[in-house]
Amino acid sequence: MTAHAHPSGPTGADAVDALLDRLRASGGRVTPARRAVLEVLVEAGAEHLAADELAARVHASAPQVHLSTVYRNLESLEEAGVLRRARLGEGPASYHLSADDHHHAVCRRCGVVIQVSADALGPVVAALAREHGFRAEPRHLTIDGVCAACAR
Amino acid sequence: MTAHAHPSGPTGADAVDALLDRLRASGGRVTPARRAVLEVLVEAGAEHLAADELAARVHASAPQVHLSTVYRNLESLEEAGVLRRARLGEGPASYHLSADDHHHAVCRRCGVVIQVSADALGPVVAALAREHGFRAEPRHLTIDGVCAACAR
DNA sequence: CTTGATGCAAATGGTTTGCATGTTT
DNA sequence: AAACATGCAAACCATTTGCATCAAG
Repeated sequence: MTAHAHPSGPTGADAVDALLDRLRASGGRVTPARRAVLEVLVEAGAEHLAADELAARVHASAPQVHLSTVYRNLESLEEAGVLRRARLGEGPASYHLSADDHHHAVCRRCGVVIQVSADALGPVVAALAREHGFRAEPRHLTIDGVCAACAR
Repeated sequence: MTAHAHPSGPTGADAVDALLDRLRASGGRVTPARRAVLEVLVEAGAEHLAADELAARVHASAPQVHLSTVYRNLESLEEAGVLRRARLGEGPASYHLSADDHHHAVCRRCGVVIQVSADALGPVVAALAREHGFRAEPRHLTIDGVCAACAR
């Protein structure tokens, strides 16, 4: 049978399976806790989740999964290239799937967030390569500034 | 007399006084602890110092200055625009004078830090202004990547 | 003399770790 | 059966805070 009763539907379930494959390919094991973490992440889409928020959502379907397990899983999944950890400003780190990659420009006055494509950084990446041989792979930068509305 | 017995020489002492003036202008008070913190920072130049490393150097001349005071002073001085706090990769934040402004490219493998001039971000800043009217004033970006040595 | 700064100790918050046990391969 | 993952509690580390005292303006 192809129809599963997952709340996120067959597409979400398939996505989770694909990610678990990548985990396994990188030497990790597939466990219920890891599946649950990925389900939450797939469900969250581009939303940024802190570890404890993620754990809270995991607890909805798997209450026994400990926060420390979530941390360990996030670490393994990041090593497998499945997800990214971002340190946005202060407070806890946040996580999202590698598929939802992007950068941020944040207004210092009103806090509005503008998503910045990876392409926008092309010139900087090129300059670093040319001048320092540095292979930049910017993943999650936050650019500080003032938005159009607040600037006037 | 123009010759002072400061190890950093008259230029360093003048620099510290100028920075203290900015502090005072922004409503802060000038204290021995704050002077000591700035002396260390001026001496360090473009070097990145973590709070506890900074405290250790302050202790060379002022052993009674507490680490919590250093933290509070760093906060005040950042608010006065005198210095910048940067979160490079993992571990503690590091600090440097605003005069030594720059961004960072950090190697994900060996942790080496390459300083990137503010100019390098010109194209990105321009693109944000053109496309979103966003006035970017990037202060301490950290660009992730792999350095020349680790890439080979 | 008033307000802000300091030293200290103790609390905080996010994250990591040691260990005994359970699970995946 | 071997290697790895988990739950739990406890450790850890960078940073913050409450409070009584002190010093700068």
